[in-house]
Amino acid sequence: MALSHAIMTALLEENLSGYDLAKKFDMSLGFFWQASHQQIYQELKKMLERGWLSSDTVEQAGKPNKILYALTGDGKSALDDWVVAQTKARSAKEDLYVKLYNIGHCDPEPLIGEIADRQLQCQRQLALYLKIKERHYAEPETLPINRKGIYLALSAGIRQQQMHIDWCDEALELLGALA
Amino acid sequence: MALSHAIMTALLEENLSGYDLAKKFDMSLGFFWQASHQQIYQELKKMLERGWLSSDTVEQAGKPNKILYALTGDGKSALDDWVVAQTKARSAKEDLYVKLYNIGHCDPEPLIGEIADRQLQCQRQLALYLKIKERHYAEPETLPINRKGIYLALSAGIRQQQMHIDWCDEALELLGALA
DNA sequence: TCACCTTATGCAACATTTTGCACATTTTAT
DNA sequence: ATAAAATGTGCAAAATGTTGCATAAGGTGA
Repeated sequence: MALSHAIMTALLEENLSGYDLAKKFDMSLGFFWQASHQQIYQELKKMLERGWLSSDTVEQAGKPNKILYALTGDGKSALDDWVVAQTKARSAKEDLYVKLYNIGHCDPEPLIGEIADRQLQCQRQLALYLKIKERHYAEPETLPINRKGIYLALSAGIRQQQMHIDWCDEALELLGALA
Repeated sequence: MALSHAIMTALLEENLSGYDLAKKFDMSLGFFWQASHQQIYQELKKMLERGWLSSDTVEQAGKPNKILYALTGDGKSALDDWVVAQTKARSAKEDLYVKLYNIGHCDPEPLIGEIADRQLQCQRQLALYLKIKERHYAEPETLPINRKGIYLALSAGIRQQQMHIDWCDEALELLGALA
């Protein structure tokens, strides 16, 4: 029970369709919680039944109809309950680290390649985060409380990418990829 | 298809029972990939059917019998294939960051408390990692290749905890918990 | 014109993970 | 003595997530 809460979080500020949500999950919110459109549509149905959302079909000119979803009072309560409740940290589940245990038992080259690729991805992601920070969150102390929350999520993203890039440096050096 | 690979990784060095594996997943390997004993027993059965493992029932004096599992040739091949293959990075799925988006829409205190708790947990975990590093991986450059792999996983764990502790500091300060 | 992209929603099958329960024996602590 | 913890294996149900496919309309570029 967590995708539902991420969806409700996205609906706090504005009403969105499943398609809109899928896009949003590909961008900002999705930095910290990914979901496919199939999963989102399924979850939306369940949440309607549960009474956490209401829906409204909107006819559009020149485009398929879309279904806008809005948070109900029940939904907001459920969301508040979740935010306030302690959540246990979930395990990281990083393939790469498990693979490293195997490095003495098979060809290390592909693994080194994967680390290098991963580093590039992180650098790209980091550049994106930094651009967002610069444009919208340059002075976090002056932000209103809700934007401070979003800023902190962004900051966590930045730190994570930075950390991973540094680790990749260490790994590549230790494994002799730079020699 | 990934728990199976983590299990096979654990079986590279020695044959283990389901119970042994559950313990191992609670410690070293489990730092990067968690699994309950129920999940492990289920997976072991599937892997036997698939021919990736062989099993051997061992009678024990004063204890229940146990079933030792060993990696087969097929299993080792499957493992090698996985290590060499590119794995796409999975999403982090961190509840805490999603919750932060809600901080302007409900009472921030519990969330601040959760961040403080999280910081304590990270500090404890970090201390454990550092102890392991000190004792067994003090000089990474001199290690044989397979221990280098494990060291790098450990190093990633250390960096992760450290990063998270630093982020908690920033979060607590920005949210005025220290004021 | 034909192929492809965007907008928009959904089903079905499968794989994975979590949660709660059940069983059985032996050692350890109160 | 009695309870609890450790050793050991497992089932069943529910929640969650992934993959592949299906449908439909309109716009864009070669």
